[in-house]
Amino acid sequence: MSTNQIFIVDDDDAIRDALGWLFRSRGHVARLWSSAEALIAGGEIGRCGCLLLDIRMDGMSGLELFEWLRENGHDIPVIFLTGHGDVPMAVAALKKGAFDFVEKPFNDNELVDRALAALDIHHQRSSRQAAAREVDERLAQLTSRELEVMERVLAGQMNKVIAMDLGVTMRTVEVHRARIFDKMGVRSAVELAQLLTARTPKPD
Amino acid sequence: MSTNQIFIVDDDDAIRDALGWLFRSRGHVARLWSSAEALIAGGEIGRCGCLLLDIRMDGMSGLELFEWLRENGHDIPVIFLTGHGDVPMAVAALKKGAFDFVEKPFNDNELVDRALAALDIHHQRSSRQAAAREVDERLAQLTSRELEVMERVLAGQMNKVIAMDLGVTMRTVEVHRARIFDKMGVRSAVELAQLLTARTPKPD
DNA sequence: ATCGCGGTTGCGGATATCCACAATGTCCTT
DNA sequence: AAGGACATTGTGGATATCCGCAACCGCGAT
Repeated sequence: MSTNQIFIVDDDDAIRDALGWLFRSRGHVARLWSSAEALIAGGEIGRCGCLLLDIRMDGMSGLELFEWLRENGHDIPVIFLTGHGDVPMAVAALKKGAFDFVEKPFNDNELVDRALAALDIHHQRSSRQAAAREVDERLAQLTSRELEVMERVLAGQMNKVIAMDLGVTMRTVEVHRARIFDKMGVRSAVELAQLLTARTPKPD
Repeated sequence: MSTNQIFIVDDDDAIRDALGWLFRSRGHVARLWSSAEALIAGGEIGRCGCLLLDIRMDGMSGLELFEWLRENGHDIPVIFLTGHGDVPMAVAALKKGAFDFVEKPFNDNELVDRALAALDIHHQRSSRQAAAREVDERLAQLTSRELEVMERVLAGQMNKVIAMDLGVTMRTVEVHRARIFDKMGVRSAVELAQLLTARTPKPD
């Protein structure tokens, strides 16, 4: 899968090459970028499974790139690399949602392990996101009237009540209901409820 | 609410007192403990809203106490305090689920802010947990047979199918179904689905 | 042995849901 | 004006669900 790719962004040629060699020598696909700007310009972020990101770089910093990614809907796991990091910086990065924070010089095996762990959670996330997108697409196909009906179906209201509520006939509600099930790809109100309740963005 | 209490565990008398004074002077309820063992022995952890925890202590360390808490079902937010922390330690603590990691000496205002943030998320969690517990209690009231039926109801199966599946009459399934709804405090399969789908422990 | 709980079933009726077939009217686009 | 998407309604029948009333059975506890 292309999303197994490990993207590496570091403006230090030596370190970048060392990282590339490290991962490739172990059979992983690594792609190298010498600056945050280059990565963004490349437009291939979507194909990245996890990102090893140097914090201190000329131009856009690693933290700035990280924030840019989050603002643009990429929530791939990011492992920050830093030669001169301190505790507050690490804490801030992790609290903002970074996956990990590693100091240079790093232990090769440990870094690889962490990157693989990042890939793991990336896969978990991406499958859930794919499902969520799928649901959203289906929801988008519903007409406004159908949404009104669906809302009430999910509230557990009977067709009779919904009909009264919307000022239409039961028959009309039945038709909407059938269309909703059809468009949403479910075969019962229970499945619909599960689909939409699970879809809810996780709090915490 | 008693869960607004801030528990402070530090074996350094001076720091502990300073922390207590800091929070109390700002109108918060702070309770002090001089060791991890004392906190556990006190048996009042449940009343704590967030926990400020020194990492380096004689006897049980802060990290050990943290793990003990997690293993014993307390997922209150913990802010680690440390005088000699390093980046890997901070990263490890946060990845294990600590809420924050602060170095001594700390900035008073900042620490208070972070503690209040911790209280915030504690309240969010606790209300969700209360709901989850409530559901679990109701689930526990179901007989094994009712669980079997419920499982199939949630799978969207019709009574007819469930009956065949379990080798019983439709009437029997109807009875179970009614009891399930009654015990779970819902009035339709849709509500049941929402209740149990939402209950699912958050991944990520 | 008597009692309670849980699982089971039957009967019969009131409701509710699902659906095929058919049709009308509105609004908007081509 | 023709075509299409959408909301709406009707008829009528097949299914499915919901429930009160009544009852039987096995098992463990008193």
